[in-house]
Amino acid sequence: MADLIRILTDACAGAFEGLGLERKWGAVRRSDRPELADFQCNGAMGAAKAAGRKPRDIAEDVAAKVAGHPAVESCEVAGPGFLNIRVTAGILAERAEDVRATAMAGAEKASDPERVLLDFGGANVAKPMHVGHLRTAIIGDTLQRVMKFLGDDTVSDTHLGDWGLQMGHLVTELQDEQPDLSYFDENYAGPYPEDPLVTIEDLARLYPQASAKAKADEARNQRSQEAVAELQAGRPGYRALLRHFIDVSVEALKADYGDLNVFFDLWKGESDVDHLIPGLVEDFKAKGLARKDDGAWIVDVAREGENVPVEAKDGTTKLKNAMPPIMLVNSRGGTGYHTTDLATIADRMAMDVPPERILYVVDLAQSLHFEQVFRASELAGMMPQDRLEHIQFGTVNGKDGKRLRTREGGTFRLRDLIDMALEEAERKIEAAGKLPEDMGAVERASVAEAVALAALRFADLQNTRTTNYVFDLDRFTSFEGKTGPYLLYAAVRIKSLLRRAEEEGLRAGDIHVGSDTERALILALDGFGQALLATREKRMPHILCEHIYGLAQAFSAFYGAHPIAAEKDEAVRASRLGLCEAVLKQLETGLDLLGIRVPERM
RNA sequence: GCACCCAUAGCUCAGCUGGAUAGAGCGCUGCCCUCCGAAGGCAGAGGUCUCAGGUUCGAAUCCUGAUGGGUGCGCCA
Repeated sequence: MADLIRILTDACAGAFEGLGLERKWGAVRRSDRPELADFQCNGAMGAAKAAGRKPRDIAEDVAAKVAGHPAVESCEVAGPGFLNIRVTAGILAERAEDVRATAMAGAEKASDPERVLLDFGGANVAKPMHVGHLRTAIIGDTLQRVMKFLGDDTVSDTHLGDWGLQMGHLVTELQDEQPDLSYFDENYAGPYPEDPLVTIEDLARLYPQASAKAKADEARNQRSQEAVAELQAGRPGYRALLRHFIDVSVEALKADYGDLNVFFDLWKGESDVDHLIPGLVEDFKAKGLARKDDGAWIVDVAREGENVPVEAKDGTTKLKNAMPPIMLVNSRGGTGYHTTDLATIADRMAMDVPPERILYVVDLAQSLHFEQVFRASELAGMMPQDRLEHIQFGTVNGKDGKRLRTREGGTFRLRDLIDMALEEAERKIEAAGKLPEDMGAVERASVAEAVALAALRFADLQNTRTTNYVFDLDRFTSFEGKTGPYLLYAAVRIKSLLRRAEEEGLRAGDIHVGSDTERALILALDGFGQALLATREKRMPHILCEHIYGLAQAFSAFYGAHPIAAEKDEAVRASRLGLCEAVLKQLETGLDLLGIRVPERM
């Protein structure tokens, strides 16, 4: 069945329509004043303005019609024209049963499913992931879970940074260390070993080593660039090495992503689209979109009203609304990430089932880059700009309000951050001393992992995507307050309650609404579908977080207000147990969509 | 210089397709376990929604400007 918000919106919209007014005025939402009503509709005021009538009159007419709806107990006009709607106990009970019994825990599929490609992760081969990789992974993964749940046909691709100068550095540095390897012998035709001869530790050492040398020594840098050119040209030994580097890195990355409960359908990278670049460049030239400038091929993506020359105070000319061109091919004949990203779009459009939309979950510092790439894509007729979205997010900051760094001021490694979260979770669990006596070491470890995961993911996701947030591990891992561990506690407590009830032979039964807290709890359950649709539509996971947290709070209030398994009246007890089942169902479903695992006990 | 993101309680954040008394969490104060997990709940104190204009019957929400903070701007990706 539909959720109450939709049922009531339909009823109100129909009433407005019957008065010759637009359906849009019928939008219903949860009441701001729970003591007055369950739901409210404020459309009469707006409609009155548009129609030149008195808001109160319209409201009275709408209320009269809506009051007759079977789900509505009462519909009254208040103030200038607010509609206060109270629903029947019967429809609330039906909703709760629906949450308990249906696969989507009360939510429904989206009405406009799409084939969507989500591009997130963006880790680099040989470079360990840092905090900057945390948000793209968690937000991207959550969006893919929610969209898939709502019926979209999603494909996620991590878009590995496995091309460019860094690969040249790795190849040449390895050659310096082990010049006799067959990969470097130009006369050797293969085959090359299946097993990679390097480890992730080797890569983590080789890259910074080479990078430092290249910075200090231009000749060394040149060698890396030449190696890239040869790699690009397809030199077999180098290609084989590249394959090894990627394999080794991906294995390490999967371990980190696994700890964050993040998964990808595709592990493609920049190197997979390199072969498309020559054709792409030719296409841009053929369409007259590229022009030669300073030895490089550039593409102008500015529009009317941009790049307007303005004379500055000092007499120089500046550009207002500057929109720089993108560099398709640099003066040395190489290509940068604008070109690679365009080639990646081409590659994706060539899929068996091409995406109707591509979402790039990348930090907001890249917004200009994506604006340029999207415009170029549209100019070349590859994919229209309105089907390419930059899902941007803010930085993870330290308590000083600046980007999170290590105590020494260096880049914060993601691995270290995950380990810290795990240690802090273990410490908090130990300090609380609430785990069951009989719990073994293996289960204890898995509880700590679940707590750390919940802490990290919920802390990140509950913030509006576009803002920066302050990383405070002590707060995130706390069991008190608006945290992941609090949500785990709420869910585990219900599991424990239901488990004991079952042991005592107590059965859940038909749900009835008896009290205001029960009513509030079911109204909270009712909001799940709308929260998910809004999360999908706005690509904003914090909306789902708000819902889940509100549900956990509503349950805790219910739990504190009534005996459940201890209730003497059998029918009431059965109803409350049934309500617990419904809440647990939706909590677990919602937490799973946030990528949070719920232990059986903790 | 130009562009993007942001500014709400002491702190960390929701609310922003305009609507009735601006909500949470932490911290602070006071209650509630001889009934199911108190890692919980209930109640209270705490806000010129950065500032100044504008639109409107009505603005935290929309528009303009200022201030403050974060980020980026053709040969690294």
